Amino acid sequence: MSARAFHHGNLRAEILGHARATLREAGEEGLSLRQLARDAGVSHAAPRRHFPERQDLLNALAEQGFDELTASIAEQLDRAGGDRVTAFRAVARSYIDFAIRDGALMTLMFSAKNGTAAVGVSAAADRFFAAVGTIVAAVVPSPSAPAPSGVLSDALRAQLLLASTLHGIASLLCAGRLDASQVDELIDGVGQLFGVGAQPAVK
Amino acid sequence: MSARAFHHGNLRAEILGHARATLREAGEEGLSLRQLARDAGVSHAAPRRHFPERQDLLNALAEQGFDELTASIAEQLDRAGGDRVTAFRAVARSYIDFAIRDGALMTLMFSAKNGTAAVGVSAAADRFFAAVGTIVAAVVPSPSAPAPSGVLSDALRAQLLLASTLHGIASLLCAGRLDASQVDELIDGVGQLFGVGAQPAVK
DNA sequence: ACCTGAACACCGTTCAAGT
DNA sequence: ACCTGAACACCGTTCAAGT
Repeated sequence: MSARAFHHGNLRAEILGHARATLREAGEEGLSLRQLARDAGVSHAAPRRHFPERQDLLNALAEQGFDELTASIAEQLDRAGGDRVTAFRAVARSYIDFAIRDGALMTLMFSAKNGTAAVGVSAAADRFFAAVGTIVAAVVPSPSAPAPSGVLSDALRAQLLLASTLHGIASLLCAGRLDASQVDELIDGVGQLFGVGAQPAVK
Repeated sequence: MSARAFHHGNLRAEILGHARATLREAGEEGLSLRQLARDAGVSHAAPRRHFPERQDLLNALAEQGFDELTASIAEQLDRAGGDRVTAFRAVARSYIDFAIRDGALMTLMFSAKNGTAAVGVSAAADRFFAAVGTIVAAVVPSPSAPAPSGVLSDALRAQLLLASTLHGIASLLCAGRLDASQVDELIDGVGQLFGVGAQPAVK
């Protein structure tokens, strides 16, 4: 096969792979379609078949990130085998480790341009939040206090609050306003708040 | 005075003002030093005196944002006049309204490049988190459960958790994953979690 | 001290043309 | 279908020169 045909069929995957690495090393503003084309050994216009605009590349990265994160937290729930505290801790750890490992990707995933994400990203985000909802339902006991007269059910409120808290910890970690050494204790604190506290007997 | 002298002394402020507006309308990637120079009627190299690099402009915006947010939440605490529930709600509202109004600026404020912010931004962020600490101490009762053997004090843990939760709500709002109509109920939910719950008599 | 104008290297995007 | 090469408009950054 000719050198030119090498990328037939997998140029998209190769570009995405390089982009993911660049994102880790240089952040979003370090991503350049032209540079990625050079890395892949094709002309600067070749990626256009797969990513007509730069934003399309960012969307593909975000979508991939959501799917990875969704699979990761679902796997942690499965592995915990029914123990609520263990499951909660493992899921929370998984979420926050993702933010530590791929902070720039996380930022990309949650940076809706003009408040509206592309359809693919939005669908992947929906799958992610559905998974979070399932996990919260499986892990968190029904709230002790009844919900006020609002529009949200107790369950939905607990889901949104827990998701917000974990996401806040992840965001502040990415921003350098929290230290990784504080994470375990914060996760335990979140567990206590939501009634998934560590058993005193463990200590 | 000549047309050329018009900007003497306030070009920096004028650029910052335009930049703030552009940030609202077009996000960070809509900011261009050259465009801001055109808006101000100066040559493209003139802003360089005040912002040698583009990042210096972003830093100035972030610093200004932190100071505004700090002043805003401190003012809400003062106004509440000692009522914990009222104070908590007003502060939380103020924080989250800031995120709704200036989402792109909020993102900028919490986007540490390579994990380390510039000194000015870092100092402004420190002032902000100090204010948050003061407010949490004034508003949240001491935690009912004693802290485990970790390195964080009860008070610091409560402060970090509350800050994380509010920040998470703000972030998810910016990302379009929460709706503004859900905010009041979420704030009440946070209040209940942290023992600053609404009085049942109110309802 | 503050601003200008030209210059350089890089980028996203478009498009006619190749195979 | 997929890729190339030239082209256009825009950018950040630098620098010698003006007042």
